[in-house]
Amino acid sequence: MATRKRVTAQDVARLAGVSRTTVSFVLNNITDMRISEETRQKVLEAARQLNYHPDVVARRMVTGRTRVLGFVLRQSPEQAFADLFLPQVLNGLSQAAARQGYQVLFEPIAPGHPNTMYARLVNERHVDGIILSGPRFDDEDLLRLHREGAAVVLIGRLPDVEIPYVDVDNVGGARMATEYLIGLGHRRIGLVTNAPLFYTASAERLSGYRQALEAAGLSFEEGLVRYGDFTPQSGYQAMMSLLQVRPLPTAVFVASDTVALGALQAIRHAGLRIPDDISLIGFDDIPLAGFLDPPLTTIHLPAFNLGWEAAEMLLSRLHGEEIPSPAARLLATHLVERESCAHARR
Amino acid sequence: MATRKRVTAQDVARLAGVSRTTVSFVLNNITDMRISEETRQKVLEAARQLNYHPDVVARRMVTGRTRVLGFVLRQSPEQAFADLFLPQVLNGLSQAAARQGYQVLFEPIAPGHPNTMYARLVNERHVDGIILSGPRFDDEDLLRLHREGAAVVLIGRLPDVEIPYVDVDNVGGARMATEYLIGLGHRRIGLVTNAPLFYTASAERLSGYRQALEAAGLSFEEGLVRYGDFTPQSGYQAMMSLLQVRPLPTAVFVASDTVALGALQAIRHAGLRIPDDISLIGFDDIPLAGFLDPPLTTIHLPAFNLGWEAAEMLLSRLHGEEIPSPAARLLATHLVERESCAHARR
DNA sequence: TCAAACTGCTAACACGTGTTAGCAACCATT
DNA sequence: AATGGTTGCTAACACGTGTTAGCAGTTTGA
Repeated sequence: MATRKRVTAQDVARLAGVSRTTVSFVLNNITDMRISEETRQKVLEAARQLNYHPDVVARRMVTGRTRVLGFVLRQSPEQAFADLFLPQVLNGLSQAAARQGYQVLFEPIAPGHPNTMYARLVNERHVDGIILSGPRFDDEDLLRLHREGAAVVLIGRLPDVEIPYVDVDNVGGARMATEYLIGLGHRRIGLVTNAPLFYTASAERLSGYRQALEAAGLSFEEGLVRYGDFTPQSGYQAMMSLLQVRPLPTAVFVASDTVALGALQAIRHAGLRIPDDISLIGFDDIPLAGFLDPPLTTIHLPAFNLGWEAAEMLLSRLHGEEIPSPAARLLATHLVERESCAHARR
Repeated sequence: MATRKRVTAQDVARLAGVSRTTVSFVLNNITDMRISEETRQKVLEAARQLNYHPDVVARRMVTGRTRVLGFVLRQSPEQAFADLFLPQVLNGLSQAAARQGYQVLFEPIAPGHPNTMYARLVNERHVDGIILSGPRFDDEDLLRLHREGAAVVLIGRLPDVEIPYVDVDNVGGARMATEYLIGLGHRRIGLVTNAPLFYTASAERLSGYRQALEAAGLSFEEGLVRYGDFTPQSGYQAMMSLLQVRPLPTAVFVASDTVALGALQAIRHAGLRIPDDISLIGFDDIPLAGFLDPPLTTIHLPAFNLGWEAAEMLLSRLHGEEIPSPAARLLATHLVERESCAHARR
């Protein structure tokens, strides 16, 4: 572990026979200071020869900015990695960040430590701002952080709070899915949610489902609703329960492809066929959706864009462009028609 | 963007009526310096009152260490996020890091910039060390970095290079899968790789397949091998081609569950049944594997542990514990028996 | 010819912390 | 009473950079 001595700008200056200040000007391309082409080259050559790399820690010290964004996962890692949605968000996030020379610090909540102080990230200056996925409304730290002027952007909505956020149009997507089933002639349409209702995304999808039903003059029935919990297992349970209902629904909207996977299996186990006996529509459009049996009709969510837009919003905030508060961006979804839905039988 | 003035240790010192040094001793619990309980409390109270948080950038400046690990994705983001394998690795990684007070900087390769200098991470002191997934043997930067004494741990093997690495036992896993099929009485066993052979994991899985065949006295046939490319699409193509072979293989080892998904679809489209007409075994045990139709028998890979072990190895290196070079750790796989394989028919 | 402007560079400060060396005041020992 | 040790604290340096103010030497303008 003999940590080799760092090469500093001072070393470069010495070798080039100039002052450290000059080295700084040359390497940062400060054109205001008129540096002769000759010394410029001397400095560049010396830097190359010594394999000099400026110390970003020292630079942060003086500039006051880290050029790092924190990506905080408020939900548990098991949930976060139940499917590819959040990884895709992370991907979009870090690509948008990289494009502007920023890096991403990945900060999942430690399991068993639900109150890990992610606020430290900002307070101790690990990062310039944070993107928080899966906000909870009882999160006092979050509200305080925002009150104190920290740069925060949410992925997912938080009602009655004016923190900027980016989200998918859950209500619209769920309405679209339900309307599609109605358009196929279904009148008895079940719902399996993606998660318990205290997740706002979950409540919103329920709301879109309900809106579509009522707009079509169909009544909303509690008895046709079951609650998933992120996993295929929960989808299996939920669908098994739904299959006890009489008369049987002719179609079911499952508000998560991952949960739908379990639902598919339950339907198979019950000896029913999709879409002949029962139509199924999912939500998310996970990459595998097209390769299920049958290929799953679903609502596509722009996961990559969600991350991208969140990063863009945070960065413009950091660069001082005032965003109208509350700043919000709702990303559109679209229907991907595959083979898991059919016309209702007479 | 009026960045509120930072509260520094100096401010705390002033309020408590002591020197900044004393504040540092109290807050860092330096017991060697004998601080009276009275001043201790004064300092703690002042810090609390001012909501003081030490500046981690300044601390890094003086300690010389960042307590950040870089997670570099050498493969393209599309590949990296083709399934949940790497996200799970990332999860294990950051949990192991968090347990020792380290954070993780996520650094995917920028698309279209294959030579992005991730070496900067170490040279410019963004991180203390890096974990690199998907190493390539033509990676000059990597070799130089290691030669210069940087702390690097690989996920995935690099032949003929003495950089510490953690990897899954691909050969053993593939042998296990193939032996399982042989044990069921299959004698004509096809192979669809997970990726082109210049990926070491791919070549290793092929090698395990071959070993198992030859150990059982079966001949290795080029004609029964097809090449996948991470995606279900490629699996579909590969299997379609394999289904042209006569006599038809009675079982196929697909060295990636994600690729297997496409293979499943191809078999369905050909009107054959699994496992009645043809047995299929996968590799990876993606979380969805048990919910496919039929539930997929596959080789489980310890993705979470892979990340965890890599982090542990890097951290012990950083803490000065000398690791015998080359340090390597090969994680065991195991077979998960589901319903996609059956006895060979007479 | 002399002041003014410009060219090319540098000294010195600031950022906020960890840590070493050392300084008074008090107590215990000879 | 003089010496030596202990207790409780602080002054001062170091980390490596960005940046402002300013200084010689040269050129330009009247």
